[in-house]
Amino acid sequence: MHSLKPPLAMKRPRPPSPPPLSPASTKQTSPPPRPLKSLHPNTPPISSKKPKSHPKWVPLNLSQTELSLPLTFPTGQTFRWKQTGPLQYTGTIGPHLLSLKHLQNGDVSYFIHFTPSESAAKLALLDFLNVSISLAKLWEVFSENDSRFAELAKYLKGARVLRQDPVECLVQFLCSSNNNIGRITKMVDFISSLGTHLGSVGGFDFHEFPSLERLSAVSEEELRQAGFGYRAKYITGTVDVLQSKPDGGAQWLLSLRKLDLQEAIDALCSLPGVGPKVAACIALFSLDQHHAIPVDTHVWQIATKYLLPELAGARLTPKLCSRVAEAFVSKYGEYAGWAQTLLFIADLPSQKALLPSHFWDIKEKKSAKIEDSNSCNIDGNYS
DNA sequence: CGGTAACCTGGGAT
DNA sequence: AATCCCAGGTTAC
Repeated sequence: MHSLKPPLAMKRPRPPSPPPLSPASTKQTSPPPRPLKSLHPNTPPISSKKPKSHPKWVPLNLSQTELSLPLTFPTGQTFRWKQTGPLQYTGTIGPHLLSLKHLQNGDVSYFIHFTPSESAAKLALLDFLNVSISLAKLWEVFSENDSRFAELAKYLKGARVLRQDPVECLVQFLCSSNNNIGRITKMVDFISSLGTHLGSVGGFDFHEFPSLERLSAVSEEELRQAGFGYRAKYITGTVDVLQSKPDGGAQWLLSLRKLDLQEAIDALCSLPGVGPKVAACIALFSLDQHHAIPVDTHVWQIATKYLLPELAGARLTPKLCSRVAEAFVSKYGEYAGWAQTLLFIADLPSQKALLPSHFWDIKEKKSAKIEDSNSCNIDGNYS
């Protein structure tokens, strides 16, 4: 159960750089069940030293105030980038494999591990990072309208919204429903392994995200065996719908960038497994819908605490879901999604260390364990 | 149309 | 050790 080769026959062109493990040897007669567990490669820390040309770290004109890698990459927008160093993250953008890291002064540099075109890689990177949008300017406005935001912003500078590929973003968030980060990551890794191998960095293998055509060759059963649970049919169902679009699913998704938010959300919700929350994630993280608000359990907590206290204790229904989104937009404006991103991050346990203790959200699991009966309030907090 | 109960799975709490 | 609960929801009654 420790074989790691991609589970399905590789019909795609051979990888541009030799994969670290040679799948050729393993005789494949039957499709062996491949549980998600232990997808972690046991590859050595570094491999493949083939110098493509003269790769080197190249500075981006981006300060930490505009882009903090630790606050942007491992905080739930994407599950495809891996930490490969102290302040370094590695991932793919289209057919490009690259790393980003902070320099001593906080500025960001990038390193191209593999690309068909250096200039295209640079352009793709700038696009992916949404560099045309000034985070500092946005946050200035948010801070004027919200003193709590202003406080949090001091400690969490550079939490930026990425501009991801819609197909990639969609599939990732299809995996996210009612799920936890660890398992989502494993599922995304599984899907990713179906794409063309682009290289290996820091012990991680990186693949171009598989095309819809490639994905359409995967059956629901295979995904279930891989541990996707009921989300297996979401993937196959959505891929099928996308494949049926006249101009192709990828193009159809891209066309949603030109629509109004509600139209884009409605279109996305027509896909199986895509509800309001997942649709908002896709809209915000890949479709230029900067005021989309993914209302998940975290955001619901935040909203009922600081934005709509009158709703505290209520259950999260689609109706209230849109009510929360409206509240965010009316408070933060057309880039409300970018504000929500910071508030969401501030609520993550993993970022607690960056904040003064008075920001720590005293989360008392509803366990509460009231010694006796009587006072049994729903949400555990009493004000 | 608004409210509820299943839905896969694995890790942590009870 | 056996259950219960929950995790960045969606779908079907």
